[in-house]
Amino acid sequence: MASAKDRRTEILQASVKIFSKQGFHNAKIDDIAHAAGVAKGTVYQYFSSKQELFQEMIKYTIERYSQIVQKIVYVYNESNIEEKIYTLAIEHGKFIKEYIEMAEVTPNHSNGVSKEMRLWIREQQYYILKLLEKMIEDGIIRGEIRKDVDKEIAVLSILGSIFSYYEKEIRTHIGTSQEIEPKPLVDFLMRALR
Amino acid sequence: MASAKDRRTEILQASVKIFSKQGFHNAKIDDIAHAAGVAKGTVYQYFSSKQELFQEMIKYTIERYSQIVQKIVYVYNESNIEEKIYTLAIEHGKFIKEYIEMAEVTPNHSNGVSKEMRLWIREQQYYILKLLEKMIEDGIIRGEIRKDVDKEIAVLSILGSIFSYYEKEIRTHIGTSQEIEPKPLVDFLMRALR
Amino acid sequence: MASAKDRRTEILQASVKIFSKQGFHNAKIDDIAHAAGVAKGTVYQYFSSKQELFQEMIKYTIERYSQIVQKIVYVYNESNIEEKIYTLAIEHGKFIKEYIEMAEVTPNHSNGVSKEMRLWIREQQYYILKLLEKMIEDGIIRGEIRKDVDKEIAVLSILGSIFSYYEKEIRTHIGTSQEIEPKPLVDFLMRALR
Amino acid sequence: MASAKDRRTEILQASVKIFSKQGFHNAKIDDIAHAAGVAKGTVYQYFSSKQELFQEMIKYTIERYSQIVQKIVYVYNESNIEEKIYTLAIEHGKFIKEYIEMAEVTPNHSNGVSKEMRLWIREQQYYILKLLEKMIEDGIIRGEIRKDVDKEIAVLSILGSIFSYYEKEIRTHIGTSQEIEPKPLVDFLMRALR
DNA sequence: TATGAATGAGACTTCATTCAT
DNA sequence: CATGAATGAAGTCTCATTCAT
Repeated sequence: MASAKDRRTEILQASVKIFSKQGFHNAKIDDIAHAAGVAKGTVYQYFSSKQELFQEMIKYTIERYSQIVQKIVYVYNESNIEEKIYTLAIEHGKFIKEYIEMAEVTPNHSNGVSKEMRLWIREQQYYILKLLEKMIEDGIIRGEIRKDVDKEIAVLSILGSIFSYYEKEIRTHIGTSQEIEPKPLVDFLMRALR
Repeated sequence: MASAKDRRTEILQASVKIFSKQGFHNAKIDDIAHAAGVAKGTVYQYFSSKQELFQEMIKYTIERYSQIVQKIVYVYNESNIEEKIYTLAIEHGKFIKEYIEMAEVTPNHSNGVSKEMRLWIREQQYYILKLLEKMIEDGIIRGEIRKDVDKEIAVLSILGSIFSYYEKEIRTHIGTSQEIEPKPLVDFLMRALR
Repeated sequence: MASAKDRRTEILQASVKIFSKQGFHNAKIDDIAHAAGVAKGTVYQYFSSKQELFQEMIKYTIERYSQIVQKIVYVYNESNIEEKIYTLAIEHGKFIKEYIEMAEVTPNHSNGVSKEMRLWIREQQYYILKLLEKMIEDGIIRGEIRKDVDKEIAVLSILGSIFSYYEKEIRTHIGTSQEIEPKPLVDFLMRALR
Repeated sequence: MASAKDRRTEILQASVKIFSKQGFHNAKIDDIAHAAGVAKGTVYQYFSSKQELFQEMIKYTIERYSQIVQKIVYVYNESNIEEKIYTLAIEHGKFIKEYIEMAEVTPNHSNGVSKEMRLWIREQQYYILKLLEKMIEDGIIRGEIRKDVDKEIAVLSILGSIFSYYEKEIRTHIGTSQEIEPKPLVDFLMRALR
C-alpha cells in the first residue's frame, strides 16, 4: 500500500544497499527488485534504465552526505573547530561503514555515469569542499586556527586523513561493530591547523 | 621478435592501461588484446581467464608501488623527513596520474579478486604502512619529528592527504600535464609532525 | 498460450530431436531453441546449462523407453511370450527410428553426463533388464520357454538381436517409411528359447 | 628417427586411443599429438584436418576388425561353426574392450564423417555381414546348421547378441581385466541355429 | 620436416529490457 | 500499476588451423 513516492524511495534505498555491496556490474536489477520487495518490471516503472537508477542513487547518496556536512558547518556553529572535525570524522565514519564497498561507485568511473551527472557530482564535491573551507575560515576568525593556513589544503588533508583512517580501521576490525575513536586523528590534524 | 617473457609483460601492461581506464567489467578482453597488439586468443595463452589477468595486473601494479615506497624509505636515507614526504608525494602523484581511474581496482571489491589475492593485497598494504612507519620512526630518532607522534596515524594521514590532494588537483587540471606542486601540502603535514 | 510446464516439455522434446540428430557437441543451443520455437535465452530459463538440458533429455527418453517395456511385460500379460517379444521388437523399432542417430547419446560418454546421471542410467538399464528377465521367467512358468534357459543371456541376446536387426534394416531402407517386419527375427529367437 | 610411414601410423594409433576414450569433440589435436609424442603441427603434416584424421582412424579400425572376421571365416576353416562363433565372440570382446568408449565413433554420426566415408563404412559393414553369412552357409553345408535358417537374421542376431553381452559384462566388471566367458551365449545361439 | 605461438571463428551463457497479462 | 516470461545483444573462452622459424 505504499504510495508512488514511497515505492520509488524504497527502490532507491534498495539500490544503495545492493550497488554498494556488489558494484555496478555485479548488481543485478533482479537483486535490487528483490531487495525492494518488488518485481523486476516494477523497477522500470520508476527508473528508465539501470544507468538512471544508478545515477539517481548516487545523487541520493551525495545529497545525504552533503546534508551531513552542512549540518556540521552550520548547525553545530557554536562548537569549536576541534569538535566540528571530530563530528565530521564520526559522521564520515558512519557513512563509510555504510558504503564500505562503494569503491566502484565513485565518480571516477565511466561505469554508467553520464557526462552531466559527472559534472553534477563535481559541483557537489566542490560545494562540500567550499562548505568545509568556510568551516576553516570560521575557525581562523575565532582564533582557533592559525591565520596563514592554506584553507584548501587543510580541507583536503582533513578529508583524506579521515577517509584513510576509517578505511584502515574498518578493514582491520572487519566484522567488528566496535566504534572507532577518531580522537587521536583529530589531535594530529589540530596540530597542523593551530 | 618478442620473447615469451616480453609478450606476457606486454599484455600485462596493456591490461594496466585498459583496466585502469575502463574498470574490470567495462574492459573487454578484446580491448586489452588490441592494446597489446595481439589477438584475443593470445591473451589466453598467458592468462587463463580475465580474472587471472586482472589479478596479475594488480599484483604487478602493487609491486611497482611497493618498490617506489621502499626506495623512498631506504635509498633516500640521507634525506630528511620533509624531503622524503615530498618525494613520496611526487611519486604517488605520478602513480595516481597513471592509474587515475583505478578506483574500481581497489581491494574492496568482489570484482574478480580471489580470497587469496585479497589477502596478498592486504599484506602488501600492511608492508607499505610498516615501511612508512619506519620512516616516521627514523625521523623521530633524528629529532625531525616529535617523540609523542602516533606513527600509525601519522602515516595514514600523510597517505590520505596526498591521495586527496592529488586526486583533487588532477581532476581540476584535467588534461593539463602541468606538474602539481606538493610543497604546500608537505608544509601542512610537517606542522602536525614536528 | 503455453503453460510453464508445456514450455519446458516443448524444449525437452525439441532437444530430443536435435540432440539425437546432431549429437551433443554438434547440437547448438540455438538449434534447440529454434526447434522449440523460442529464443536462445528462454532455454536457460528452464535449464541451467547445455549439460543439464542434455541430461534431462536423456532422463526423459529413458523413462519413456522404460514405460514401453513395462507395458509390454505387465499390461500385455495375457499374451504369450512370442507375442511379447514381437511387440517389444515393434516398439523398440519405433524408438530406434526416432533416435536413430542417438549413438552419442549412450551412457558411455563423458560427454556432458555427470557421475550421478550415469549411475541413474545404469540403474534404469538394470531395471529394464530385470523387467525383461521377469518376462522370460513368466514364459518358463507358462511352459512356453524351456526350464534351463539362462535368463540374463536370453534377455541380452533378444535386445541385442532386435537392435542389430532394426539398425541394419533402417540403414538399408533409409528414407523409406516402410514398416519393418520382425516376425522372422522373433521366430529365430524363439528357437533358442524353446 | 621414425620413418615417415611409422610417424603416420603412430599418430593414427594415438588417435585411436584418444578418440575412443574422449569422443570426436572432446579429443583435442593437442592430446593426440601428445599421445603420439609429436607436436601439434606435425599432425597436420600427415593429416589435413581433424576430420580427415578421424576418418582415417575409423578406416584403420574397421579394416582391422574386418581382418579379424576374415581370419575366423577363412583361416579357421576346419573348425566347426560353434568354435567359430566362440572365436568371433572372443575377438569381438577384445575389440569392444579396446574401443569401449567408441560409441560416438560409430558410423551413425554426422560428426566429422563425410558422405563418401559413410558409404565406405557401409560397404565394409556389408562385406563383414556377407563374410559371416558365408560362414553360416558353410555351416549349413556341413550339416551343423539347419537348412531353413535365415542367414541374414542369423548373422545380425549373432553380432547383436555378442555386442549386447559383452557391453553388459564389461560395464558390470568395470576395471576388472577378468576374461569374459562367452560359452553360455554361444550355447544359446546354437540352439537357434541347429 | 618439426615445432608451437598466434590466430579468430564460433558457441555458451548472462542479464538488461520489453510487453502481454 | 505490477508482474515475470521471453528476448537477444554482447562478452568470455576454446581450440582447429596456420606459418615463421
